[in-house]
Amino acid sequence: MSKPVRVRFAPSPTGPLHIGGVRTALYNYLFAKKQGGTFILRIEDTDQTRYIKGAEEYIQEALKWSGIVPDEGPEKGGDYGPYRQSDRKAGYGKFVQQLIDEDKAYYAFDSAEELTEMREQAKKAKMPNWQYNSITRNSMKNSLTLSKDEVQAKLDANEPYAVRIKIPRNEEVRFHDTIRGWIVVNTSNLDDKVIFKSDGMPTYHMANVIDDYNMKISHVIRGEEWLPSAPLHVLLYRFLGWEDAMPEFAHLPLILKPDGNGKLSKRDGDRLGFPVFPINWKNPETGETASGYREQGYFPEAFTNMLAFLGWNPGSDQEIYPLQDLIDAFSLERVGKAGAKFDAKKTVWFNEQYLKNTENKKLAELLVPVLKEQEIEFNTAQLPSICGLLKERASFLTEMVQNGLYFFKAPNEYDEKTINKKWKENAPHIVEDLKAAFSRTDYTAQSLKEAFETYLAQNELSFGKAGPVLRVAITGSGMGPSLFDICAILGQKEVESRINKALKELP
RNA sequence: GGUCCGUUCGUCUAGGGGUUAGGACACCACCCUUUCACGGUGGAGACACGGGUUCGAUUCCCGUACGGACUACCA
Repeated sequence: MSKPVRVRFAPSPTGPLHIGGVRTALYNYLFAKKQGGTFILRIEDTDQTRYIKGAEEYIQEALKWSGIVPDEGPEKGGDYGPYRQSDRKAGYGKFVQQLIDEDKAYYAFDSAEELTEMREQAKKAKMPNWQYNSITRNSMKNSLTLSKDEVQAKLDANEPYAVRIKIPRNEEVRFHDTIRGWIVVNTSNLDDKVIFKSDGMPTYHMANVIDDYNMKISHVIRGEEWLPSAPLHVLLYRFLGWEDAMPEFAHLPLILKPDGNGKLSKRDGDRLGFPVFPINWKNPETGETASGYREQGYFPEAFTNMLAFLGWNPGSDQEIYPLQDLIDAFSLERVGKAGAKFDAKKTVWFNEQYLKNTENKKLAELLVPVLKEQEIEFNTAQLPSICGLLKERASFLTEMVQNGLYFFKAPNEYDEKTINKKWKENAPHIVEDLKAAFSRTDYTAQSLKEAFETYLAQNELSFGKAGPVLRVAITGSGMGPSLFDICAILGQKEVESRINKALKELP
């Protein structure tokens, strides 16, 4: 029997989460829920210099909006806390010491300046990739080259130091990746990475391994950018004596920019005409706001549906998968290997699908705050049927309001194109006649339609002669839903008043 | 440069040793409709290249090309 599924999403609070990060969180969440496991949020704030105020709150809110709710995390708590690495600071030292004592890591006293100097020298000597490794460490300032007394003296004098892992010379590191299969790397290509910084905090690599072990993480599902450092992490598990408890790895393909090349980044902001963030992010330094999917009017489930399909698919022809359906269908085996270019148009399409599939009553509820915000007066009872007509021709809730403003107030302008083309000298008569004909009906869509058709027949007019004219008089627009539905909703009084107004304003 | 990962229509992808290589978005045409959408029907559009293995490779193997990630006391 395998161990219980426990996965974590481990962002660093250095800014807003972008959609790639959200997708990683989503896959972790879907996997956990599908397996009946636990989804954990852990904040990786080992780099205090990069800490951005508000970033952690942003992450929590973004996940909440997306419906990706952690079972354990800094907000929720849990049995394996704390869930912020800065709060776990005290726990890392002993493992670092253990590695040093077992000759698997060593003190390094080289300053940042010395290292930079070293790299520049190497570059000049046409060695573009200088590494602190099994060869170069012999000529550096560390506990391998210094005598025991010298090291102790430096330590006693509180000289700053980092701790580096002592990568073995020529060994093969093998590990299995759920998405990519077996991966083999020779340790000669690895460098002696710093695992403990001079500021007293572990680096990501060390903290990540220790925390995953202590939190009993069963699967590490993260972006492909971590693949190159995975062998280091495997080595760390081995050195710490935890290889048996090592999680299974799954490295996700990247989300790529739609234009050109490379992975989508936070810096792409709104540059490409679509948001890269789940919710608005106000940069505390510049005061600028980068837009988010929530504020653009996306349904959270359209957003997660779209995201899930960027790199994964259920193997069926169905594409609309609300969150619970995603959970039911999800498996890591069906995640692809190749990076996926982001497609903003398809994203809009997903939202349209959810808009059309949402019940009119529900849509009406969602529309109320939008209308209130725009100070548009409305009749609550009419809202559901208005939504029913408008949702077929909009991508977003807000767009419904824009397109259907005439449901809420009489037009002040009349579409010029339609006027020029259709509003001929007999137009006022037609409209006047129709007003009268309509007034003899009960103002249901059906009876209005019948009255309209009877009028056409009696006067030998085509639909195209009368329809657009009446439409533009009542709505100001040349297009939209069925005219009879519109008139039925507006009611006799309003329709007549609008016709009167149009007759006054139009030639 | 080095290491690692990848490559099916423009995009997201299904598939897999023998298929008319399937679907979706976008695009085009037609139908429906007073109009705009929705919807429907149809169209154009892909296995990067070269070697193997095989009766047969888009599918398996090896190269090449191209793309990407990583290459910090950042995560």
